[in-house]
Amino acid sequence: MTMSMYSTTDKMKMSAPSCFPGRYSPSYRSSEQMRRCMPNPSSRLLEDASLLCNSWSARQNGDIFAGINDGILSRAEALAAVDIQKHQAQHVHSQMPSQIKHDVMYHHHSMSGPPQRPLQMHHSMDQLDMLDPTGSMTTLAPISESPLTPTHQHLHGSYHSMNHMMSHHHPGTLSGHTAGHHGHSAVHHPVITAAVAAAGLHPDTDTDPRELEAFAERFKQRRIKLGVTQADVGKALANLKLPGVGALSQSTICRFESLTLSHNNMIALKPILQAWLEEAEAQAKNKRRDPDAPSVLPAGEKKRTSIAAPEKRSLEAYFAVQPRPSGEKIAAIAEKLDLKKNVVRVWFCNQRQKQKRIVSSVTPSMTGHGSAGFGY
DNA sequence: ATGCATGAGTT
DNA sequence: ACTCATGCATA
Repeated sequence: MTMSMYSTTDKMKMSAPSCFPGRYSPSYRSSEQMRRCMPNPSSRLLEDASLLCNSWSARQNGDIFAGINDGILSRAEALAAVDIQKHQAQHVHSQMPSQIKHDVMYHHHSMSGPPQRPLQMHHSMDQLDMLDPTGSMTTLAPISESPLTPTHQHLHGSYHSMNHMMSHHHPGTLSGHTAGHHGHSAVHHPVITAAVAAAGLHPDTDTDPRELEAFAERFKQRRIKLGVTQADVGKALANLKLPGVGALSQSTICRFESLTLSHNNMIALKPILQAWLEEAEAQAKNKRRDPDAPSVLPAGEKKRTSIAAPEKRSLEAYFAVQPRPSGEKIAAIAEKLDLKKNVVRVWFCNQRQKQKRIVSSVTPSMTGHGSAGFGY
């Protein structure tokens, strides 16, 4: 009980932010990420996506005021709008910070401009408000804890909840830019549409929470099928050589699969992981991988080479004669046994080490130590 | 799988 | 001061 509660709390603190797509904004990752990923398309996607998201939410909330001006409507306004709804009318524009402009502008420039960060708190607030009309604690806590099952929060639950809360409510927003299934004002906005198109985003396909979730699941299954670990994937990403895409940690891959990333983050990573997955499966299919050729498959996993009995016998025979064969000799042996030179070289190294161990154990006095005799 | 930490970029 | 995306270290 206590523990669970605690964990929940912690999670809330920590994960809540990233778990609720609704609120996050497109900010950029930091140092490492910037170096590796920022410069690439993914970052752009992220930006655009986030912008869109934000705008959508804003719109959604501000739908009431759709008549006013979408572009102008910012999350602040949206928030205000919500408030108005709840409370009955108040001043919508009370807060019209520069942010609003920013966001709007961003949308416009999304494709070309640098990443910006819209707003998020507002969104979350809005959502919260919407969810919790009572406005009791509009804080995040309520949402994560009470409404949703704490446990599920950071996992799928959170994602779904997010989706529902944010985009789902307004299908048009995230998923429907291009398609505009739901036909929301935001979606239809020419500006947005243009931005989306320009950015090359696939609103529905790429940003739909449902799609993201489905992809995450598929990704995990296929990844496992390939016999690749989360850590492997992270490392392999660097081999993809996608502009700006570097390696990622096991943590991040894990979070992606478990939907424990912010919506924007999910959107940014999806194309990258999708690219890896496709490449990995292609390579797996061809199954011919030169050790030298950069593979997106940790290659396949790092399989420890096993030397067949016959070859092993030969090696032992050679070893008996010459424990320290020269490079040339090793190459010749490798040639004869049809093994890679490096494999043979390592085998001899290991064999020598093994011998030392044996020797030392037999003659402890020599090494002065009982066990591992690496003394020499 | 996840708590805590870091660091960039914003506001 | 705060948000985010990530990573490290560890349960």
